[in-house]
Amino acid sequence: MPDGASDPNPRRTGLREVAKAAGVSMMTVSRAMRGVDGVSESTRRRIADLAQQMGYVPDGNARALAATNSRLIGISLPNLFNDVFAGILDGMRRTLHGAGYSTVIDTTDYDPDRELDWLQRMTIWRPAAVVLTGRDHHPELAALVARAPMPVVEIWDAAADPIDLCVGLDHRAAGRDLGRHVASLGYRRPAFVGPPPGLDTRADKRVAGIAAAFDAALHRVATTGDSAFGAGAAGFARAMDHWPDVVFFHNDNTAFGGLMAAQKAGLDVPGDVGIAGFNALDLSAILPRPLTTMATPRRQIGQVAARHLLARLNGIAPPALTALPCTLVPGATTRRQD
Amino acid sequence: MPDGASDPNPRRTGLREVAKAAGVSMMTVSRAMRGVDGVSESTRRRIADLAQQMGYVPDGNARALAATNSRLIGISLPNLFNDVFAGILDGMRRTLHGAGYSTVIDTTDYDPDRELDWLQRMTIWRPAAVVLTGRDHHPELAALVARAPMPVVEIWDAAADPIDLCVGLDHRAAGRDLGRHVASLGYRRPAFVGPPPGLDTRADKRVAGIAAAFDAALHRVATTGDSAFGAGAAGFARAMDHWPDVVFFHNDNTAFGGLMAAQKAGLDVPGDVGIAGFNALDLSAILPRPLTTMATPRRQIGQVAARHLLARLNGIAPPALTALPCTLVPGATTRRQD
DNA sequence: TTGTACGCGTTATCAC
DNA sequence: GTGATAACGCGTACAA
Repeated sequence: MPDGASDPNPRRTGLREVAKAAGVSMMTVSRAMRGVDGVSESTRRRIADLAQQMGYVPDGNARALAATNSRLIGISLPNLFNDVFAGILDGMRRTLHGAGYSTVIDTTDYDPDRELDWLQRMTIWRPAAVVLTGRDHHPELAALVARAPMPVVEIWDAAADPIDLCVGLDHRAAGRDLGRHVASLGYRRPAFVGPPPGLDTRADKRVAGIAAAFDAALHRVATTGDSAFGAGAAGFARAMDHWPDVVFFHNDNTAFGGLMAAQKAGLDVPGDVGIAGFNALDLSAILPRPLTTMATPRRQIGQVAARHLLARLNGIAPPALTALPCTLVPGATTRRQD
Repeated sequence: MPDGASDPNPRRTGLREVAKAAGVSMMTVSRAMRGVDGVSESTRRRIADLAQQMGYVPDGNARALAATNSRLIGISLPNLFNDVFAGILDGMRRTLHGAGYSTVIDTTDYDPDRELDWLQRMTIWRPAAVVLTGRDHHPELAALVARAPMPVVEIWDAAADPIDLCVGLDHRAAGRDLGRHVASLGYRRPAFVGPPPGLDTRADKRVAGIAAAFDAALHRVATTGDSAFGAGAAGFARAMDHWPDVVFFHNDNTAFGGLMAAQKAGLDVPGDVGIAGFNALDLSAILPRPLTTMATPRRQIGQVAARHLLARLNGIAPPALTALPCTLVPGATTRRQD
């Protein structure tokens, strides 16, 4: 059998093969490939060319095993059907990937059990760090993290005493600022349409902030279903049973659903009722009447979180808690009352 | 130093520790944890309890290294700012995670170079399989896959001769069916608003299908910018320079942007001009006038792709090419012309 | 600047 | 049913 080319199981070319071809030891190749000091520029170039042409690909598993840490970062988000988390993720991933990390993503649908499950499975990969959404987790999560120490970044909700690092915004303050603006226009009977209390704790904080800006009680309507638009439309109809003069929504998409419901019901916005959203999603700006909303720095949150995390991984201590500012977008779905 | 509890670097409990505690060999623990044959039921239970209470977590890196394969699956998508890919991803991930696989996701922004880069980095982890979007890749991608043989699933675009497995829809047929419906209503001067030719090859196929349904030439307007809504609005304005009687859009979100632009321009839809979208996103159904569009089975594509992939990984040969059907949604943004 | 010895935590193989 | 041994591919520590 002289035909060596038809080897049925061609071992992938590893450090060993490259080393043999280059006539150096594996360590020299390893150093050259990683770009660490201790290799002459000439041999480094020679090895790099050879590795390239031999199709050498380092083995992340072996590397992680030997170095007892991997270049994998786990990210847990509630969902992806939402420009909010897609935006945060985008900001984060670009920075992380640029630094040579890969990201393992999962979604929880706001279920702490699923978050815990995911983290449990994630630890199998000995990730360099994990990113969690929000500050409210399963009771057992803290113990799990304590057993497998690694950097943890909690994003989106900036609140005191994070597990480790935290980058987000103050949802209560954001709700309060939006509420104050609307209240200052003369609205007196606010309602809120969004997820049921306890499901999305950030929404709960915003509701508390909005409520604090008004004298009258805020009537809260819980939505269900998986389409934000449909939920907003249905929620608006139910909210109107209580004759509010302004309806706040969980986000711009549900607010748009409400807007459509108002139109179908023959109600004028803002003539008959005011509407306010949250997040300043793309949709909100191109409406004939731009939505009154609060712009959230989603991509920036991702970028800052990633930068802080990289600093942390490089031994530099970033601030534990970072709250990024939001920007009020006055819009035209609310107007001065008299 | 009698205080053993304050070990500064407490090794994670591994097979070795559990084995010692159970008074058996590491191999027995390994077998017990994996659930393979060759361990008595009593010792298996004893070991499972012990591992649980000692907080043992298997090391995926070591496992992948020893078994020369990992339980990581790479997924490449154009972006996540779009319910289309979020839907496909959702359908896929649930199935894959249920089978014990983790997913590593990246987005390419329709750039074949970035797709190739990602795959290159991904192969570092020796993934069990990879999922790619579409059928058009970087010229060097085939060679890369050939060097690192693994199952490959191409999703979203069902076209002949896939690399390995393919699950999606026939974009040309979908465009043609939508075009025929609109043409049958009596429209004669179609326009299309979407990404520039060559960027999103699926969109190109749909355009070809739409064009084939009309006698007159289809005028194509290229959009730019990152907001689908804004792009649709701007594109619509430019499309109207050519006096079309119906404007097709890349998807429902851009179509909605066009709808808003029409409203601002004082044009009645469908009175003055017809509008058609694509994908039947949530948005399209709650508009006062539901959008004329084509419903695509996004979640189903993800589920079927995942199922076929799992079959493949278990040695069963699934069909190489699967095209899932789309459903026309007539809507009210087009109407019979006379 | 380069090389050697060893270990990272696990699984495959074969022996008992 | 269970155990001993040898990889898996690479990085750390130290020697040359």
